[in-house]
Order: sequence, then C-alpha cells, then structure tokens
Amino acid sequence: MTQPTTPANEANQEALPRQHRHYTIGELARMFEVTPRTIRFYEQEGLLAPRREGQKRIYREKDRVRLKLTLRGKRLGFSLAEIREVVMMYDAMPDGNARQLWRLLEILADKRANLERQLEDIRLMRMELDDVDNRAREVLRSLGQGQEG
Amino acid sequence: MTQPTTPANEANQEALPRQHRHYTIGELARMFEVTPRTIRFYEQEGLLAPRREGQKRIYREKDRVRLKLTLRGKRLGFSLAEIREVVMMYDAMPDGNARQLWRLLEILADKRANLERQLEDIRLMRMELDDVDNRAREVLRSLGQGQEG
DNA sequence: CAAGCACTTTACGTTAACGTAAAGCTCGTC
DNA sequence: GACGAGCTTTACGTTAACGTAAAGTGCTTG
Repeated sequence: MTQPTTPANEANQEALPRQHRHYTIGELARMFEVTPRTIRFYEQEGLLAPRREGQKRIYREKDRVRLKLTLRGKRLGFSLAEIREVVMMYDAMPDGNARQLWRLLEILADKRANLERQLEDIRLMRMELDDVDNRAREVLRSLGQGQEG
Repeated sequence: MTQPTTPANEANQEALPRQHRHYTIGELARMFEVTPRTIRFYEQEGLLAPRREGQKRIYREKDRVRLKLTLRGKRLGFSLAEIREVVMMYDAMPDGNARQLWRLLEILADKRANLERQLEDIRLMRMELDDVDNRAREVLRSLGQGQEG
C-alpha cells in the first residue's frame, strides 16, 4: 500500500487522558502508530509546528488534531503537499484576501470531487470483491464434497 | 497526489467501439489517460500479459478490464503488489488448492475492511471540507459588505 | 526512398515519504 | 558516575511507480 494497509484506526486517542494538553513526540507516535521520524518529517514539510521546551518538541491539542487530519488525508491518498496546501490556507484564512479565499474554495471543490469518485470506486471495488469472494467459496464447497485438490 | 487528482474517470472506454476486440498499447493508453510506459510497467510487474503479434503487444478485452481494475485499485491507494496478489490468485482460482483459496478469502476480507475505513474517512473528510468551506464563504461575505483587504 | 509515426528495448533518472544509522544532550536512578 | 530511556540533529539509504532519453524496427505515405 501507499497508505497503511493494516490497523491504526486513530482509536487510542479518544481513550487516553485528554487533560494534559500537551504531548511528547513519542506519545503522539504511539497514539497514531507512526514513528517519531514520521512526525519530525511532517514538521519539516510544514505540516506541524510544535513549541520547543529547551530542545524538546512539545505538541498541543492543535498539533494532535493536525496530525490526525494529515494521516486521514494520507489514507485517502492525498500527498503531503496537498494536505499542506489546505492546512496552510486554513490557517491564513481569517486575514486572507479574497483571491486566496476563492482559491481555497476551488481546492476544496477539487478535493470533494475526488472523494466522490473514490466513493464510486469503493462501490465498484466492493462488487468485484464480492464476486471473487463468492467464486472462491463456491470452489471451496465443490472441493469439500468432491475430491480434495 | 499519489493517485491522479484531476480527471481520468475511465469514461471514454464505454463510448468507443467495443467491437474490435483488441487494442494497441497506444489506444489503451489514450483510453485510460496513462502513458504507454505505465502499461509496459504494469506488464513487467505481472499485472498484464498481452499477446504478441510480431514484436508488438496486442491487448484484448481481458487485458483492458485488468487495466481498468488496476487503475481503480490505484485510485483507492492499493499498491501494484497488492493488486497483483489478488489478480493472480483470481486467475489461479479454478484449480487452486484449498489453502490458497482460504488465503484469498483472507486477503479479500482485508481489502474490504480497508474500504470500510476509507468510507468512514471520506465521511469525516467531507465534514471537514464543509466546515472550511463555510468559514471561507463567511469571511468572503464579510469582506464583501465591510472593507476590502 | 525518405520521412514520419507508432511501436520496441535498455537503461539511467526522479520524486515522495519515510527508514536507518551515527553521534550527542539530559534526565532520573541504581 | 555509569547507565538506560527518550529526546535531538545530520545525513545517507531505500522503495514504488513511473519519466525520459537513446537507439532500433516496421509500415505507409508523399
């Protein structure tokens, strides 16, 4: 897979104490089942901007949410560059000029169109999988009551 | 994007004459808006196996369908290796042994789980996009009736 | 027959998204 | 004070999925 095929349902975060308002890189990494390297890389790519305490990175709620959105975007096949594009425009929104805002709307419409196509792809892919699944089960059944093979 | 962000809705194929039963690499490439290089690469990766007529590749309906499925898989973020895995097991199905078939069912279940998560991701992502969209429009409105800038 | 077009093979290049290794700080604890 | 755990930076390595360039083949069209 280009994106994570196996687990990581961004689940643990809801279960953990939400009180302490900030996280170390290791905590975040465990939460989302990524490596610290990944998180540092996202920072380098302009997707995160944690505070520093001494030399250590301190992540707050905002950062956690961003990471969550980033990973979700990745699972949907968006590149980090695309994700950054939206995220940065979102940040610059309150004082962005009209041109920027229209551009943002354009991008959003684009992403949305993409999502719709993915929905259709999923629908079709499901049918294909069902089909293969059924055939496989049928062959298995025939193997069961016929000779083994 | 990792997968094509813009057009290529695998649309043209339905519109074109379906009669002539085989295609050149260039025809296929235009149909699906990919390059011949891509198609040759997929062959090299074991996803396609066109006939040869002299030294030229001849693609038939089966190959066209495979390419279609492959590209759909790609849009959903599957790697070529994963796609090949399913495709090859599908081909080996009729005379596959039970162990292989069970393995195939496992893989299928895995893919399906993946699709379900993507559905949820899409739902959430849609809501985020709606949110950003609304905010942007609101700012634009306030710009319209207040000062520009 | 030269030109052009579509195809072929071979092979090196490129990009994204990290992995991995090396070397060093900083803290608590045994 | 030696140690390990967890953090840091720097930098080179890796993989997937093609892109691109070079050089050749085969047809058909002016």
